[in-house]
Amino acid sequence: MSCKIHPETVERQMERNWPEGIKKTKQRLEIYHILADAIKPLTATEIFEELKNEDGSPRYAFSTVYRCLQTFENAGILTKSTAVTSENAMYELRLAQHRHYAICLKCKERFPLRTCFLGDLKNMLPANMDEFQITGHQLEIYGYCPKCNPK
Amino acid sequence: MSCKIHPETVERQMERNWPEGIKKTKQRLEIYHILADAIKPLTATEIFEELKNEDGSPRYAFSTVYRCLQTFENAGILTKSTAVTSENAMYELRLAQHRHYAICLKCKERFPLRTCFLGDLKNMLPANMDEFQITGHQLEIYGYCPKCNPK
DNA sequence: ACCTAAATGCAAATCATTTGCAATTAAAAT
DNA sequence: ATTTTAATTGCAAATGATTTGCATTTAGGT
Repeated sequence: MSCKIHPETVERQMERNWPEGIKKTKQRLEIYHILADAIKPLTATEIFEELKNEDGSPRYAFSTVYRCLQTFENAGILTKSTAVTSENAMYELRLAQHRHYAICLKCKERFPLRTCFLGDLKNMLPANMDEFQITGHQLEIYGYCPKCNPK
Repeated sequence: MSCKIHPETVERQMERNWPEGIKKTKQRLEIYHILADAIKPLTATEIFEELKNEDGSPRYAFSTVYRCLQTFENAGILTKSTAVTSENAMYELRLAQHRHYAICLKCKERFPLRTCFLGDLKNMLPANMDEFQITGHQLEIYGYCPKCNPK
């Protein structure tokens, strides 16, 4: 579907990742692969588009895409988020690495940040909140990229 | 509308903040006050509810709320954002201080973080992106608050 | 008080996302 | 390999947030 240098890696990663008791339907497998190949979080619509035939006819139902994403999310292998720059939700596999982006408000391009250096999130918690159990976080920088920089 | 210790402060702040060439209609003034009194970002629906009469009948049109928020946003006095924990957009006045939150995934409560210590956002930009003009950022921690902490 | 562009209200349109239900299918049991 | 059954899909309709067109109203300058 896309050019990967080591295609078998995705397969193995999927084997490792695949949640208990979730049937491997062709719809889900394809969606997993699209997410695994993605270099940025995708919207449900983008995934739906990817799944279309060459002639543009949809191969699967839109609701199937949404339900699949929900299933993956509940199973904990996928992260759903919403960005300042797009109303709609975006989805990405929850893999070892973890990325944040600088997003251009004009061209909407996403530039991955150097690192997720927020190891000391705990320190940012308000007083008396030491018991707050952190399960995730989201960081996003926005502005104008070199190309779109106004004036 | 709500109990403020120094009500005149809001008026002065508004006077200072009010954007050039934007008419002061009663709808806009009320919405501004609701936002100014809010201790957390509000959704358009929450604002719309605030604006209702005691008997629950809406005082203004929903579209007016949205258009007003858009106007404020374009004028740069308001920030729109979307949180992981709510599909819909949230709005807050862009004042001197700047808050981020730890959000409980269960009860949806928002706990303001200690500080916005991200002075060195620049350092997080990828290589060759020094030209990226940062205009804003969003940070959000989520998990389970002490009360909702499972097990 | 008048004028005019800007703002509002209303209802209909749009767009992302969800849901109900009948038909299909993966994979467990035979 | 076939049967069985609960899980999954497709479709079309429902929902909910947000936007838009257009006729009516209004703020703020004259």
